[in-house]
Amino acid sequence: MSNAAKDRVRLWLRLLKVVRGLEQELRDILRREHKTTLPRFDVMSALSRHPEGLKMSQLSGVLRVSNGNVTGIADRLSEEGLVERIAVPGDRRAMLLRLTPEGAAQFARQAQAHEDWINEKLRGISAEEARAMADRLQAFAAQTEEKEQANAQ
Amino acid sequence: MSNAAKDRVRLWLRLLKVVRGLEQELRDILRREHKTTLPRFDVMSALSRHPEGLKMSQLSGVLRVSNGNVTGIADRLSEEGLVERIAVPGDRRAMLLRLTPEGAAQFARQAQAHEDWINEKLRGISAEEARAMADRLQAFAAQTEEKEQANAQ
DNA sequence: GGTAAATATTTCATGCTTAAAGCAATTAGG
DNA sequence: CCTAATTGCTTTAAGCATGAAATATTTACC
Repeated sequence: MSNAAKDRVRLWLRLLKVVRGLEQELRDILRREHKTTLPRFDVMSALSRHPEGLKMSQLSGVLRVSNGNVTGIADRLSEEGLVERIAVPGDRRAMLLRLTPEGAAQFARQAQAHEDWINEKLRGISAEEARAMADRLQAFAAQTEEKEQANAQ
Repeated sequence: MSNAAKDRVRLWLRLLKVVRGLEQELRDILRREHKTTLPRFDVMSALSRHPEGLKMSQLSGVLRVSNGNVTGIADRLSEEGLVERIAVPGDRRAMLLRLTPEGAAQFARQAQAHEDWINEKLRGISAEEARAMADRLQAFAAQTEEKEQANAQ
């Protein structure tokens, strides 16, 4: 294996380790301090960006998870009154999922805590540096998507 | 929220998105082309770095997962003859987990494919850039660990 | 209009993950 | 010694994740 290849593998392993560590800490905070989980947080976050609601299939598309997965999470959130399923007029197959007022209020608190937490975690990174890295990642993601689209043709 | 805070949040979300995307692709490859999963790959990877074997508790410590988690994965790998449980002389509670020759051979192929895949994925990143980013991440991780140790006292 | 294909969602089986409880063996402290 | 605490591991219950099968509805097309 070439040296460049070794360096890239090392980068990937470090990236995985750091992100997994942060993600684990986030899961702990959500569980201990907000009695919720990261998948639930992700669903509520997506719904909060679409106050009019999202169809189940749109939601699984946005989150890039399977259909069946969203069904289960929606079931549990719905039992707790944090989201509601609404019939779509003109299509009896589809359901719109939407935050309830209580769900929206609860998510607002969780989102604020999340932002405060990550801002504190990344305190050692300046605004400029953060922007530069985010742009670099954006470019990488865009390039990857291009390839996917090319492959799909 | 300050601008710096916004930039840090954005960086975190991008980081999560990119790493999750790559991880998902890796899971797909492991499933489709190697009939295995990322958790199994992680366990075998840890064992391959310790040919003499690891105690179950050491393994869960290295991988930073729960004890019960490793039990289940070890059960399934063991059924397929890829790892074996060995009694520890002098302590009848403990078990050493070790790759079988077949497990080691299979992992070697998977590890090579993994390296080739990530090297191709990160082709747009030069060796120098990869080293710089890896070092940056390393510094971040080290700084985080310091704080954890301080908190633990 | 009637059937075939496509779409939207749920259900199912399997595996990963955790925290907590349980069990067996070892170690500590009197 | 001998009991209590600790250690090492497994089991359990609940949630998350997938792909595939099942169900219901809508759309396409002849």
